[in-house]
Amino acid sequence: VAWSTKQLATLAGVTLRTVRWYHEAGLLDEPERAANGYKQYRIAHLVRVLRIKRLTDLGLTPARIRTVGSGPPANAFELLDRELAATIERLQAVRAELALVADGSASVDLPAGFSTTRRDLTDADRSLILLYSRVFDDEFMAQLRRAVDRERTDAERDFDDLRPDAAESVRADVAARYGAHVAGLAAELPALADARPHLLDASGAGTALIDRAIDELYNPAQLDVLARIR
Amino acid sequence: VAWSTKQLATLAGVTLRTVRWYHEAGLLDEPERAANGYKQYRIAHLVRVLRIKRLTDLGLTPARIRTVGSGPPANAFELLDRELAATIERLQAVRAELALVADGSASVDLPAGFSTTRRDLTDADRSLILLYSRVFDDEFMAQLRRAVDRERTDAERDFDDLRPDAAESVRADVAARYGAHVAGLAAELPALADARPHLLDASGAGTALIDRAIDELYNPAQLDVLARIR
DNA sequence: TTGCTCCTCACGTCACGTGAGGTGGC
DNA sequence: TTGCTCCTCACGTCACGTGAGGTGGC
Repeated sequence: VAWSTKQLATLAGVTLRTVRWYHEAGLLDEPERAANGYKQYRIAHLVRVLRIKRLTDLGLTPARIRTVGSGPPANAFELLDRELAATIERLQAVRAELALVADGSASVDLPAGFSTTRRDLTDADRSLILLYSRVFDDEFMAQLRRAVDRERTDAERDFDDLRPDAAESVRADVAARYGAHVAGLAAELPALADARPHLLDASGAGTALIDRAIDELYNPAQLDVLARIR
Repeated sequence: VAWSTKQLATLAGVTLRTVRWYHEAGLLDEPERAANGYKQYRIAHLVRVLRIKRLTDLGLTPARIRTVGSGPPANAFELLDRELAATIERLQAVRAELALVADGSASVDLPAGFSTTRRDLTDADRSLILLYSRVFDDEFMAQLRRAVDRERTDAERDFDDLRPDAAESVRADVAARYGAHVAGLAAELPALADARPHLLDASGAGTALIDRAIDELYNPAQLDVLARIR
């Protein structure tokens, strides 16, 4: 005339472990025991399990289900609804990002919004841009994005392809042409010319990081070219 | 010239523990150690952490981030996008339910869709309806919903309020009037008259459960009335 | 006796948070 | 010596899943 734990679970459409978890979580009273120690569940327990299940299906945690019993339940549902709305909004933003990634308007190797449709970036460029996003403000990043969004010039290509052991004459040539290219960009995009006002952290850690990154990411010939341009 | 774990974490905008977790999860190579055993992180590690962070912000799990490196990454993002769409849909359905609960068109004590705007239900009624939803199909529940959605009649009220020790004459009177009410409902809502075709499980477990629930939920006088009606 | 069910520990999951306890650097 | 940082265990979180090991019922 009474149900075992397994039977109760089956009737309620949950697992054995779930029923036991409801006991452990203090949501469900333990039933009486038969002489052999077997639990004896009755209608009231089944109804309770079904009610708990209804609430967990709505997304309430056990801790909240306990408070629903005590406090004004409307508040719990209002709070839950606001949280759901926020979660949905966040997931939709992620989906929008994923859509941009799918059609090439964004890349997972780069900060949000950076496109790679116009040019291939070297791994050094990708790394640097990611680091810039931790160091500089949105205005700087917006101007950088515009610079990245252009076709690559021959001067840039030569700089990217520069061999570590490039001869002095080659380095001088690349420095002249790449320097002119950088100067042209700087004239048009002032944040790239003077990045200091765009640092997120005024302590100097940002510039130190970028200097170091450049030092580790570019080869000796490229570093020499950059030094000549400065 | 190299960073400690704490410094790397700060530069990347994550916690110490997160960096260590990336090591444990096999996402991030361990750096070289100084003579004293301190870890020495460099630019490549920072870039790697920032890339991992970008992917986890998009909702990828470490297990998937590992496969993004190997397999075709587009698949991972497509899969993720489908999952996000499904999650959003589920959360929106929950919000719709919550809205119904908020305006009284549904109750958390009852199966989805049951309203309590037209009448107060006794606790026995609420319990029974919840149990019915585990035993009967949607057509039965739809007809039951229509029955519940009506104003309560005097006969129902008298049945609900029947005292356990009600006198014979009172029980006979309630049985006559409540029986007429039930007969009227049955004529209009055929599923309530003959529920057997609407059982989800043909084994007889369903009717046994309901019989037992009625036995535990109603008092002796009410059970006597129900017996007379049958 | 065999096969099935019941019971109670108790570890595993996931992405970390949070000490515990010991050592190095200034 | 003191205060700060670094290191490596290792337990806790949440809602259960999944055995392990022992007993009862037929």
